[in-house]
Amino acid sequence: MHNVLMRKLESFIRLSDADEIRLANAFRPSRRFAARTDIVPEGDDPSAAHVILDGWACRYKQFTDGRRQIISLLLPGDICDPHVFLLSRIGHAIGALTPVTVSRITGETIRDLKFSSPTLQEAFDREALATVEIQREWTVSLGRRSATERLAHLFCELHLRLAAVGLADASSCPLPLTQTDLADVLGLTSVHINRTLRDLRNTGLITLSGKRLVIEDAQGLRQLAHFDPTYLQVASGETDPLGPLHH
Amino acid sequence: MHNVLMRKLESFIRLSDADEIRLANAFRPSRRFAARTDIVPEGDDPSAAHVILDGWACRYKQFTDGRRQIISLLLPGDICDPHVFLLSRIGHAIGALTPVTVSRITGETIRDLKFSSPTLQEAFDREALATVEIQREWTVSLGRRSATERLAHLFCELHLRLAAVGLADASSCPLPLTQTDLADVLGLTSVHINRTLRDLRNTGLITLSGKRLVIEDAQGLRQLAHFDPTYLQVASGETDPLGPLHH
DNA sequence: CGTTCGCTTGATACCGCTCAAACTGCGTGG
DNA sequence: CCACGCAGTTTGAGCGGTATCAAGCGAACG
Repeated sequence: MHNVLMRKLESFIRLSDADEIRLANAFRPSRRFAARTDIVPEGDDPSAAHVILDGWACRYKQFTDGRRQIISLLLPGDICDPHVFLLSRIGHAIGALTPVTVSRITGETIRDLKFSSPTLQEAFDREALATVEIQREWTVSLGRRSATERLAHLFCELHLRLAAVGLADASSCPLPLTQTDLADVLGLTSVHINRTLRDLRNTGLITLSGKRLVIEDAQGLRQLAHFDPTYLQVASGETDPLGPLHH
Repeated sequence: MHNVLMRKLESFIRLSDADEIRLANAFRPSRRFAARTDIVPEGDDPSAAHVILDGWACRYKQFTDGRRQIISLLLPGDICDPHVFLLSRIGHAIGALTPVTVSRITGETIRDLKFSSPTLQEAFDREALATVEIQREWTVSLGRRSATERLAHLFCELHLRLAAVGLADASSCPLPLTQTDLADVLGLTSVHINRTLRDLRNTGLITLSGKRLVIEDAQGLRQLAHFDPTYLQVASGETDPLGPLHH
């Protein structure tokens, strides 16, 4: 078994065969969820971390008046809360945006893995750090970037994250989100997302059709977004399809 | 030596005397920084984690065109990036908002502490988790809360965080931020912060003068902000000055 | 084939921004 | 002790980016 989480951790630090086996044995049987269903409902009693093996999910918070904010996007290889077991209750939900396959690892097991192997510990720590860095960039986007900049920045981020786990090619990647989903990620309305997308298309930076994003002008998109790819490169290795020194 | 970081960790989990001593010995000599100076400049080579002992600091990102977003507020007891040593370069700066005293702990030392004591490991993990939860709530605020709601929510958060380290009383706490700082936290302009503050004052929810915030109607403020205090209570213990079940 | 969901576009409203000016408090130096 | 400067606060007027409301359209699907 050599799944997408391993691919992601390998992008941070080289794992020994022994560590790979240990990690492979940690996975509980995988489960499938239909699109638009909750993987972890709000207020759930959290026991294990979830690992996305296939499909896109999100962490989100919904207000009683209908407002929804997507707090983070969970792509294949992402670990959802390696520390949840420390919480008595979580205040937001995890939902599937597409059909999703997840496996689980108990908090106990993660703790054991980290104790038994410094390499695995470092791998998990780097993955956690990358997650935090993404969340920080979202804070910057929501606080100070315009609608166009936010969209451009998100596209740069997603392309890079997907490339790191082998799910993107040099200039395109899947984008299975509706415009409403994008709106709830970026703190905008779907109507405005629609118009902003049209602008990005008209300026020739991207094309977007059939759930696939094509980045026509990566340099231009990054410049527009003030995108600095280094924040995702917690890894020592090279995972940026554009290469270094290109922003 | 019994500093504010210990007080914070103790609020998560009871530490043994041995752990307290181990932790006390981990601190490097403290340093002072003047208000409005950088503790860690952008692009710095990060080696050690910083611990705020006194004063307020922030993590922020500044654009070349002048826009600034404060990514997180660092209060006494907060650890600034226990994992920085994994990064080769950080893409944002840490700045002092008031005069600040910080100590440092090397990444090596933190790693050793966590290996030597499961209790300390759990304490550090809980502190990290609380930090992430705060960042997530900021994402929700910036994405989907109105200016008034954002301000109200921030005040609730700060009061609770300060109470956890003994720096707030039942209905008031220090607030040494300028209106421009608040604007850069909440993704607004200082002019609009000023008007929103006036509204909050006029509705009798708060008073604010001389760098001190008084919460006149905690229930009303929380309701307005959709504030759910549980997200900060990674602890098993009780640190909410309003008590449980009050939201 | 009807229904639903997502996309697109138009008209209008409003929240928060920009620019500008005056006011306040406070530290500093003459 | 006063004059000054400066940083922060307050208020006004007008603008603009994004929201709201509404309608039509196409494709997927039961």
